[in-house]
Amino acid sequence: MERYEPLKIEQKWQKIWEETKPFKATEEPGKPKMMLAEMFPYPSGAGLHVGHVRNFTIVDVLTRFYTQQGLNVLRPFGYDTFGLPAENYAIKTGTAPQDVTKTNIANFRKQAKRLGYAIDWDREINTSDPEYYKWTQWCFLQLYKKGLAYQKESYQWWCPEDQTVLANEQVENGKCWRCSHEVEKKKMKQWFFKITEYADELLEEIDSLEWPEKIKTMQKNWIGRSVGAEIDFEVAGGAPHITVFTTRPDTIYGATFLVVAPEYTALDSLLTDDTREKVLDYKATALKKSEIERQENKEKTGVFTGSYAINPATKEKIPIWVADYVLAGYGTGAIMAVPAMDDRDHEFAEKFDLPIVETELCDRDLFGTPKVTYRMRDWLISRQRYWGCPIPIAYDKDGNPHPIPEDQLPVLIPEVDDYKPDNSGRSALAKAKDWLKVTINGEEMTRETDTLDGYACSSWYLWRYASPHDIEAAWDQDAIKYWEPVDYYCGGDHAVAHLLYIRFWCKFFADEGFLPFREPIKRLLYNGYINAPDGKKMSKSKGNVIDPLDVINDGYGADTLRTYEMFIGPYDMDAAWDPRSVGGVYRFLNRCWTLAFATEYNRTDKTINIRHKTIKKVTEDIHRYNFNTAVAALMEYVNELYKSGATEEDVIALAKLLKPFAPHLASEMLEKLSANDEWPQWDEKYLVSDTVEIVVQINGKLRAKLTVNTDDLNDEKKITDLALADEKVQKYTKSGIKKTIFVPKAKLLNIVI
RNA sequence: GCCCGAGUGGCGGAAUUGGUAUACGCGUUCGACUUAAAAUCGAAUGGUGAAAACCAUAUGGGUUCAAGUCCCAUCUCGGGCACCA
Repeated sequence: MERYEPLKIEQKWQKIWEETKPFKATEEPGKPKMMLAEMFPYPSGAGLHVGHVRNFTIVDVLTRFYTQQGLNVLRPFGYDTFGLPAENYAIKTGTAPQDVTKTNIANFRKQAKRLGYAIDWDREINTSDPEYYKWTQWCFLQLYKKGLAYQKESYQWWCPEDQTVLANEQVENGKCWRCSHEVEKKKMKQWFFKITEYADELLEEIDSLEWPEKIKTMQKNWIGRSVGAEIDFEVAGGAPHITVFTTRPDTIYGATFLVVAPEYTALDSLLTDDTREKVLDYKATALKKSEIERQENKEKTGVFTGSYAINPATKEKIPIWVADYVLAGYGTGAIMAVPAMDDRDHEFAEKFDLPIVETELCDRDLFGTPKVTYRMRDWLISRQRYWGCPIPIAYDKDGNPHPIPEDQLPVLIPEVDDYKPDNSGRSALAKAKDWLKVTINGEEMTRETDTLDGYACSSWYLWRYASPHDIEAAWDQDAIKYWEPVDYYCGGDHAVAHLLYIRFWCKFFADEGFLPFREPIKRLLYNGYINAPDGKKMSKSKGNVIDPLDVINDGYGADTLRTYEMFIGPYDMDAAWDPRSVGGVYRFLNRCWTLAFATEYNRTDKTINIRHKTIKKVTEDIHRYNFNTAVAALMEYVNELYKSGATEEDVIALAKLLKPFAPHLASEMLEKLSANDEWPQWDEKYLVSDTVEIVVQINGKLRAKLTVNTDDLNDEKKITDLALADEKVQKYTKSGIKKTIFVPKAKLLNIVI
């Protein structure tokens, strides 16, 4: 007898799909569309991992489900290729990041094809392809034109030894992670996107999204809208007044001192000859403190500036202190301290022996002007890295920035011999001396050497999918109108970063008339991680990584891998890999194969009820994203077909329902049965049987079961009489009954004694 | 510290609107087939108990005819934010 040979079947169908391109999507005006995408992967050298497979398979199940239901479906694919790993590899080996990326993409593509995904491969995109990043630069210029891409001086971590900016995570105990030199906070000019311009709309529209509550809450907290007031405090002795932000202007009578951040811009004007040295010392120490230190040790520190302010409510002179518990980047960088009301101010006052005055509340608008402040800061987008999208800007001889004209795009990444940053703290782009020179409108200029944060490249890629090879525009208006916004977007990361940035760009481009919608993603599925069998995170160093390609090549095949990852648990929860359960799913698919290829069919349709029940269950479960219970329903169905025998129709229905999960096997079954893959329908009339089981409870405890005609289900009296006549029930009802409650919907009768 | 989410057999998990707790899978045990093993097929499987029955959804209360599900308090785990005035 023939056996189920997944690798043979899968190779056959993958070849057919490669040649006939059944997943190629074209706009068909009038036909309902469905666009689905996963968060495109960063193609690492390690290849696909089981987390990718879970993510991509969720999208694939929905893609195939809606295709079988007759919708016009687009499911594209792409690669997020700029980033540190490729650059570090280049620094270490001298291999061009372009070449490493090419190799990794080829590997990812090959592996994705072995999983049988219903991808329109003609729409593949790659963010480091000049044809793509030309339009990333175009997007930047649109933001720049409207003043939403701008330069600003701000404090950054700086390593004087390596001459480079460091991210917070690259600073360990106040020292550079590479050279262990003490880092300092340095004022530097950097590029920002003005996301705060859209803070209110980003916040307001969250509630209208069909996204997980968890993500919506995280975004709301991230934006962090606070309603309060700004209040001016005059400074005794003539220094400029200090504006504070407070959410409690009504507590101003209790404000007994002011506190400014160490980075406060007008700090100098507050100092006296007696305090100057001490305050500047404090400032230097505070700026040196790493974020980690600051978070771990919240012991209040601070010094008196030497100046006093006038409380506009009490007219009293109150001291002005500097302390690092006040943050420069939030509000005005200065606060009025109300130690009687605020825990932090209280702690500070106790420690430095400052007055604490109980206060009556006053009218909120009496002394200040209403002001709304956000926790969210503008998005710092410049990176001193080689392997990123060059910022399309050049500087004239006076250092003023000028946009590169759109007809000179793309600004290509120059080739260099050494990818390491030089000691000017600039990226390796600065080493391409010829490339640096550019002529704009006849004027000699020098190019910007910073590149864009990778998140900029992924802030518009979903729109590129609509017309991926367009050379006239970033996206085609007709195509975008037909396909987008995205109906389903699936991923397990970037809850606030990417998912907020893409919303921001969407609103901006909608305002500019380039997009006909203001939210890019209708429904978001946020999938959980897959952990090692011991529940710990998979990692190379722990040696507990499961390679999906090993699972396939071990003989289980892609269909088992896919179906197992859908069966592993609720899609949005973390799950632990269980190699033995993989075997269970493989056995299930084997049984499906046997039903199609090695079974005599029943002539009489004894299984019509379970068939219709299963069709309904699987359909509704996929609509609810309950993929695990959909697979369980198919297993139950197969077990029943084994027991009762199957008709040809049973097996055709099985293959159709199985196809989203195990498309190769299902295609093979459908071919054998000469059937199409149209999604099956159920008929409610087959879901009711002639008789129905009634549960009889005594005081809520199951005591007996009755079988009655379905027609009698609404005859409460008949059922109650039947129940009371039951031998088991009578054991309990000798001393009489208080009342009965009959619930036809639950097929349940509760007798209270 | 604050904000989310979760806690159910030996294990992963099911229970969709308050209505038969433990679907489905793994594991285990027994049986069939086999010289044997694997594979496959079938049966059993929450705990205690001979049985009747009783006890079980993190813990303690409450609401209800009825609670895994709702309410209050507590504990544990996971995630996010973290001196945001």
